[in-house]
Amino acid sequence: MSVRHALLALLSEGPRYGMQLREDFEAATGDVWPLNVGQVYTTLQRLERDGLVESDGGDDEQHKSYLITARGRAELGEWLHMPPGLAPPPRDELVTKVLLAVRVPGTDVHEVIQAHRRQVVELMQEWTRVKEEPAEFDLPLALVIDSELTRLGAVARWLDLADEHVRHAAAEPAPARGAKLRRRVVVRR
Amino acid sequence: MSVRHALLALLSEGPRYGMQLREDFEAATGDVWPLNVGQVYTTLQRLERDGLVESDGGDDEQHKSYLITARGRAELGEWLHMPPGLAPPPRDELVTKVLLAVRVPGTDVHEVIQAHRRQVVELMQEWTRVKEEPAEFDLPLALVIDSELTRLGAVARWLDLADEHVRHAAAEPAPARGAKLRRRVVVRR
DNA sequence: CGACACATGTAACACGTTACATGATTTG
DNA sequence: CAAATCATGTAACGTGTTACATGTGTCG
Repeated sequence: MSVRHALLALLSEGPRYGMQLREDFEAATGDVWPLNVGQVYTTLQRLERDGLVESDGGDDEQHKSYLITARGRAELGEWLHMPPGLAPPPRDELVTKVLLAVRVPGTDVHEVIQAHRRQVVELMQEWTRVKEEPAEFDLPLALVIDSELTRLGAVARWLDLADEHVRHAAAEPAPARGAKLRRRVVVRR
Repeated sequence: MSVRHALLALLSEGPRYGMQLREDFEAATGDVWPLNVGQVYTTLQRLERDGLVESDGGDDEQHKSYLITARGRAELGEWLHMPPGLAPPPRDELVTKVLLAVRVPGTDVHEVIQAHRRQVVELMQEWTRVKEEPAEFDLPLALVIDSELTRLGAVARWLDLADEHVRHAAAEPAPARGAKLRRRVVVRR
């Protein structure tokens, strides 16, 4: 729901049309996240259907502009201030991969982990290089770069933890699978 | 593509049927990530269509079992060892929110950031509590918890950086919007 | 018997992606 | 004029979600 609300946010500044919204979105996110124009149009249709946005027909006009409605502003405020109640947490592809790699016969989990770690380190170096390029201060770009760097740093740290855990579990005898009671782990369900 | 490959991984241990795969998946991920059964069946259909999996008709059998094929094993190996070439990086909802909040008239970005930070800290406390519950060692659960804790820690750190950046940018005069040349930022395109 | 869990599906929908189709306008 | 860009869309597909439909078996 990222794009949907982002478009609402841009429309809260004033009326825009499709291509403008795409460009504004990309500029607002440091030109790091491209946005497909097609998605802008389909998202606008859904927003209009849901009454969060209105279009000035735009028939004889040159551009078809969209305006945010009162309900649109309400929904936008909700989104901005309400943290998403994440329960369950989103599935993480890398975590899934390591967890499942353990169960695939003949897999060197350590090598899987290290291959991914190498790529993470490489990406961090590239973002660091971009960050250190001399340039006037660009808030969106700075925030996106820091976001990637902190995120990738956490991934690298987790890969190290996972490596240790897997090593440790390899030493342990596998616990009896059938006997174990499994209860759903719930955090903020 | 997380679920698709996870099912392949489970089938690499031996034949399974739908409900079994759902339970195995949940157990393999520490019972933290529920998996809808319906998705198992539709994913199995697609896997069969793509020749990565075969079903023993299961007409007069009680269960319809699926077997991994040679091509399935090949694809699984690919997935396990090849880091995804992330260019561009995935859009992050929280980053989008903060970046767009800056442009919504009458928004207290600091308050938006702090509201989200509070929730992150709360979640970290809950996961820490789960982590410290006395229990026999459970590799999947330990890895998922550590993943959430490192991820949320990074989010909290980024929110602090964002708060500073926004404060700093508020002092600066907004740079001339029109004059700026924007070039796509590319990392490992 | 009736309620419940097992087991296999289907349908409808949301969001995202890529590719294609169509015109208008700008620019070399 | 020809090519590129602007501008608005549509179509097809993949993944994921929730809800519903249908049978079978078990257990109080």
